[in-house]
Amino acid sequence: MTAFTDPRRNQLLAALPDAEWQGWSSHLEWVDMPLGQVLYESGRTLGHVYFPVTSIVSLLYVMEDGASAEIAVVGLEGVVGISLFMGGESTPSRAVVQSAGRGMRLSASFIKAEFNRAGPAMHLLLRYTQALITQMAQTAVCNRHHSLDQQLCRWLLLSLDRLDGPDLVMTQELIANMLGVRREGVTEAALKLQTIGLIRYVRGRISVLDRLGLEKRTCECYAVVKKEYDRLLPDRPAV
Amino acid sequence: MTAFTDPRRNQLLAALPDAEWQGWSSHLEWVDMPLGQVLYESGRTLGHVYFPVTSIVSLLYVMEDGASAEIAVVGLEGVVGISLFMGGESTPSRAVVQSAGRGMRLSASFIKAEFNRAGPAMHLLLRYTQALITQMAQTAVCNRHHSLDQQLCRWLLLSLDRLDGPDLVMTQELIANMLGVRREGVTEAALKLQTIGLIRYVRGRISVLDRLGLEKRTCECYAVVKKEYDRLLPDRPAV
DNA sequence: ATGCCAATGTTCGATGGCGAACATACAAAC
DNA sequence: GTTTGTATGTTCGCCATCGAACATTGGCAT
Repeated sequence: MTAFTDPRRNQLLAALPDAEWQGWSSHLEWVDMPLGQVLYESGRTLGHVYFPVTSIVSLLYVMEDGASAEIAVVGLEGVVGISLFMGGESTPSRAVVQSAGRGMRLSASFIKAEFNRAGPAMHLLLRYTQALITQMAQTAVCNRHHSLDQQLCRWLLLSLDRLDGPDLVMTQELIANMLGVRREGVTEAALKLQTIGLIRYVRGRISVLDRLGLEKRTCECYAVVKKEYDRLLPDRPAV
Repeated sequence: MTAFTDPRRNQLLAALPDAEWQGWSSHLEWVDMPLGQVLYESGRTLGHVYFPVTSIVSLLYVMEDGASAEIAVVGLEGVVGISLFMGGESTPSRAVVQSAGRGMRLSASFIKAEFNRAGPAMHLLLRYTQALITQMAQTAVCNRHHSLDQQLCRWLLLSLDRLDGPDLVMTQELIANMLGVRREGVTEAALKLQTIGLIRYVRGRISVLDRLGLEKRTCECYAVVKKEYDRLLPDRPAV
C-alpha cells in the first residue's frame, strides 16, 4: 500500500485514535473524485462526508449572477461536509473538486452517530472545523486587502500543501474562478511569477520551481492559516 | 425586568431548554461592554464566553501593518468565544465591542463542561457556530465582489438587526475600520444614502429612516446570512 | 499533416477605491 | 460666547482591477 492509496494519508483519519479507526474502517469507502465533480450543492442535504486523500476540494459560493468566490479549500488535512455534524445539514455554498484524485467517504448517518458519541473523534472534527473557520476568516481579510499577485501565491501554496509533488493540473481560467477574478488578471500575475522563475506552466499544468520564493511573495494570510492548522491538528493521534 | 435587562433577550440563552437554563443562570454574570472594549486578543486564551444582550461585538483581524477587516459580527443572536468549546482555546482574531451595551458571561470552565455534556446546549452552540461560519464565508464573498456602497448597507442592516431601535451610535471612522476601507469612502457612501433619504446622521449617530430601502440597495449577502441564521436558530427552545 | 479548440497573451478605456491634503461644521467645555 | 477637538465634507492624482475585444499558441483528433 503506497502513500497514495493509504487512506490514512488523510490527516484526520490518521489522527483518529486506533479504537475509533477500527470502527470506521469498515464503513469508509473509496471514491474517485474527478476534476469538476460537485460533491454538494448549495442548500442541498448531504449524503456523505468526504475525506480527500489525493484530491483537493474547493468550497465556493456562487452568486446570483453566476460569479463565484472560493471560501476555503479542503485536502488531505480535512473533511468536506462539516454541516452534517454541526447540525445544519446543508450550507449556502458548493463543494467542487478542484484537483482530481481519490478520497474516502462515510455516510451521513454514520458520521453523525460517531460525532454524537462525543469522544475523541468529535473533538478532532471540531478542532478541524475551527481551523477551517480560520481559513475562511483569512480569505475574507485577503480578499479585502491583498493584491491579486499575493493571492495567487497564497492559492498556489495552499494547493501545493495538499498535493504530493510540485505540479498542479489547473488552468488559469479555473484559478480565476476560484479566486473570483478575471482570467486575464491571473494570466498577468502568473506571467510575472514565471518571469522571475518561481513557477513554470504549460497549458493547464503549473510547476512550482521555487516554493520559498512564493512564500516570500505572498501575504501574511498564508502563514496565519498554516500556523493555525498546525496548532490545532497535530500529526499524530491525541489521547 | 424590561426587554433590556432580560438576559434571555440573547437568543441563544432563550433557545436553551429550561433544564439547562436552570443550571446556567446562577453561573451567568452581567458585564458592561463599553465601546471599544477588547474582549479577547488574537492568540490569547479566553477566560469567558460572552452572550451579548444589548451590545454588538465585532470579530476582526488586525494585519501586521495595522489595517483591519471585520470577519463577523455577534450580537444578541450569538456568543463570543466559540474557540473555547471548539477546542482551540484561541483564534488569530480580535473581538471588540462595536456598540456599547451589556451582556452575560460564563467562565471558560463552565461552558466547556456544559458543552461536553453533549446535550441540547452543545447542539445549539454548534448550530450557532455554523451560522457564524456562513457569515464569515459571505463576508469573504462580499469583500471580493461588492461595492463599498453595498457593503455599507449590509453592515448597517447587520447592526440594526442586533439593536433595538433605528439608531446606531457609530462614527464613519469606526465603520471604515470595521469594513477595512478608508473613512472618506464611508463618508461618500453614507452621503449618498442620506441624500436619497435612507439614513440620516449627525456626528456619530446614524438613524435608519428606510430599512426596506437599505435592503433593496444591499447585495444578496445580507439576505443569505439572515436566512441561514433563521434556519439554524429557531426562536424558541428546541427539544 | 492539418484543422480545430482550449489555453494563454495583449491591449484599450473605464472605474472604484486609495492616499494625502485640506476645508468645514458641530458640540461640549471653558 | 469662544475655544477646541472630533466628525464630516471635498478634491486630486494614482493604481489595480475590470470588461471587452482580439491575437497567438500548443496539443489532440482525424
